[in-house]
Amino acid sequence: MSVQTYTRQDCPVAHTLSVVCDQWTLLIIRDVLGGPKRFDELQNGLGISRNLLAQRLKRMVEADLLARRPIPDSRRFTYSLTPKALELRPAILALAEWGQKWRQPEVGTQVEITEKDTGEAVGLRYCRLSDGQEVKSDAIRVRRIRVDETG
Amino acid sequence: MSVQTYTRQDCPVAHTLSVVCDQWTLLIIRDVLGGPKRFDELQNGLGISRNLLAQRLKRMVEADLLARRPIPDSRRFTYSLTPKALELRPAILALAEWGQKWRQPEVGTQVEITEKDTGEAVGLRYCRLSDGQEVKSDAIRVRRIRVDETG
DNA sequence: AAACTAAGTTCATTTTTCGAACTTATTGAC
DNA sequence: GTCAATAAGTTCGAAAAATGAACTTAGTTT
Repeated sequence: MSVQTYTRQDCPVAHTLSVVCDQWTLLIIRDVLGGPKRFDELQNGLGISRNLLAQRLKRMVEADLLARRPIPDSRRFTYSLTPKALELRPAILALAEWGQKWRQPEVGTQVEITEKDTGEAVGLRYCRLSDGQEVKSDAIRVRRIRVDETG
Repeated sequence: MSVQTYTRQDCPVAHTLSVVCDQWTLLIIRDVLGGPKRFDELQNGLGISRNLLAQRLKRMVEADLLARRPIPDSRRFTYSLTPKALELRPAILALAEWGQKWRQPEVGTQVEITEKDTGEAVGLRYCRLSDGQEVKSDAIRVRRIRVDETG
C-alpha cells in the first residue's frame, strides 16, 4: 500500500504517516531539531545511503517540512525545520519517552526535558486545556468523530 | 538500513522506530486501541495485504506488543494490546494531533480527547512532573545525555 | 597542478511489498 | 449430508523500494 492509500484512510494518524512516510524522515527531523544541518552532516550522522537521503530531503522540502537555504558565497546548503516540522517535536519526544522506558538495558543516550527557567523535570502528559492541569491517562476518553464542512 | 542498524544508533527515538518499524505497525496498534481485533477485521480495516499482515502480527507478538488469544471453541484468534503497546498511545495521539492540524482541508474524522468525568477537552502537553502543571513548548529545553551503568 | 570537499546522481544488487490465488479446518444453509 | 461460506493464514510471481559503491561537477585548498 502506498502513501496515497494511507491518505485515503481518513484518519489523522494515517495522514501523518503518509507525510512522515518512513523512519528516515523522523530521524532526519530529530537531527535537524538540534539545529540546521548540511547534506553530509546528515548522511554521516544517520548512515543513510546518499541517494535515499537526497530523495527524502527533496520530498521533505516539497512537503514543507524542511527549508533548503544556500550558505552565502558557497555552493553549500543547510536544511532547517519549518514550523510545520517543528510541531512534530511532541510526537518525536513521545517516541523517545517510550524508547527510553522499554529499551533493554536502560542505558545509553537519554532524552531529558526540563523547564528552561527552573530546570525542573518535564514530561509529555495529558493536560486539561482549560487550566493546564495534568489528567492521568486512565481518566481520559478518546473518541473519533466525523467533521463535515457544511457550506 | 535495517532494524539492526537503527538499534545501533543509541537513541531512544531510533530504538522505538526499530520496534515500531513501519507504518503498518502503528496503524495496527491504532486499530487495536479500539478493542481486540481478529485477523480479517484488521485486514479489512487497513487494506494491508494478508501476507504482510500475518508477518507484522507475528513480529508484534514476538516484540510483546500484541497478545494473540484463541477464542474458546473455535479456531479464531483475537489480537489485543499488551501494556507495552498501550503506552504508545501518547505517541499515536501526538501524531493524530499533528495530522489533524496540518491536513488540508481540515475535515474528516478527527480524534477528540476528553476527561472522562467532566467531558472537558484534553490535549497532550508538556507538564512539570512535580505539580502536573502545563509548561509551554517554548519554555522547555531538550537535552541528550549519556547514562552509563557503573557496576 | 593535484588533491580535497560538498552535494548530489547513477547503477547494479538485494530486500520488501503487493496482489491474487491457494490451503485447511469449521460453521451455516438447504 | 452436502454445498457454500468464513476465518486465518500461506504461497508465489511481479513491482517497487532500499542498499552500497562508484561517479559527477564545481569550487577550494595545498
